[in-house]
Amino acid sequence: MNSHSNTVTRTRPRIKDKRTAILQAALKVFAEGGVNGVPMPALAEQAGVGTGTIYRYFSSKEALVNELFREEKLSLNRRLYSNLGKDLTPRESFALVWERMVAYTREAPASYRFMELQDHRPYLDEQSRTMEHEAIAPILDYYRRLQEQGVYRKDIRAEVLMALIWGAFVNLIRAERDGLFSLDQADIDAARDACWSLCTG
Amino acid sequence: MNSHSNTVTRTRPRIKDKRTAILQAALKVFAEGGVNGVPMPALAEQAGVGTGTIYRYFSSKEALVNELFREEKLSLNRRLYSNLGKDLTPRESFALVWERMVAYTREAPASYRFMELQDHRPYLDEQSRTMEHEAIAPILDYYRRLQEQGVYRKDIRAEVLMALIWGAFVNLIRAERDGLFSLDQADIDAARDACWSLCTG
DNA sequence: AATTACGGAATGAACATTCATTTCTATCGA
DNA sequence: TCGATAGAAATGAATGTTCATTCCGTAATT
Repeated sequence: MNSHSNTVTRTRPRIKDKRTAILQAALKVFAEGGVNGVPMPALAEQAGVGTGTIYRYFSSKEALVNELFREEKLSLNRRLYSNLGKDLTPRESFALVWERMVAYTREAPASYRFMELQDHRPYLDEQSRTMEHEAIAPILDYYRRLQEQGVYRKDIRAEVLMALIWGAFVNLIRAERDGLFSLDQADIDAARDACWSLCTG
Repeated sequence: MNSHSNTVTRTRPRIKDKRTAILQAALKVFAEGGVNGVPMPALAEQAGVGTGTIYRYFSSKEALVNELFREEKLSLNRRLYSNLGKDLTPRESFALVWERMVAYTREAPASYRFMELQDHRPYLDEQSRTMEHEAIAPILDYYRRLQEQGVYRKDIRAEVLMALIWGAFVNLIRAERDGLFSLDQADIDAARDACWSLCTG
């Protein structure tokens, strides 16, 4: 009779496309110019859509930033901590995570840069902050377990240890990005060993 | 010729006062709200002057931010590295600088916060960036000397070592500021020792 | 034909900066 | 000693600009 086919789910293929295009464009331009530095029309142009179209997929700039933050946070965590074989020694898994962190900064520089910029922090809503907390919890447990096993030094709380390591890594990458020096593999490995020393005393 | 006003003792007590008032107010409000988050009229109100008055002392918001940055940078460096007695062992002077850094975050929280926020970076001009470089140079030399003396590990370049330590410290303080935990003296001392381990291998 | 998606000019709010006006100050004639 | 006055300093409402968001005419889809 009519054109109603049973492939009804064909409803909106293009929606997903534009949504993704907007998010990817946002990642790129926010990483370069900061969230506050990029007007919505500029983002629209980069995404190849009209300004108004962005507001069909995201209710506001703030909502867009939050969705982007959550997607990238999940992606980062998946990338860092999945498939950490139990057959590795603590030192080996430390090295593996370190290597993955470096790979992330190299292979997804826009994503890393966006997360590193604290520029988006005032935009984050409750849900995003909760997710961030949840992402940290298992890592914290891992640090605690290593302390109990006598691998990591016990005279520091796990939270503090984590803050030190994370800060050291982030600032290392930032210094390179700022042009203070460039890192070769030997530097990266040596920095990893130094951070291991920090953890083990 | 003209009226003999050779009594040039044109003291300008008020000029210095207002300039200082503006800078101090700027430090406070920028530390709280970020440079981009604070309109000039709000800064003016905090300083107790009219909006236009600010522009009698600083040619633009950018110029104000730069002058503030330079003053605080100098103040911080003076505070951290002056009077480092030569009669201290490397470990003792490491501990002393660490203690001074912590004291700075406690006693001049607005100044520390302003410097820590990277919010002002896009405003910085050539002069400010040069000053920053010059401030780093002697510290870098100090690290190199300790490496030559065999105190610090030699398998890392001094720049890299410095980036790691500085990042660890800044992130430690930031985590506390963000409410992730609070630090007592034992935590601070343990973190210092862990960072020392990082340097010495 | 009806509905939904799209684009980009239009809107209004927020902001840095300016400028016409007022307030202060310190010198000087009486 | 006092009041007058010139010029510097201070002010905050007004200005022009930038930006997030909205709106409505057009195009695509059903």
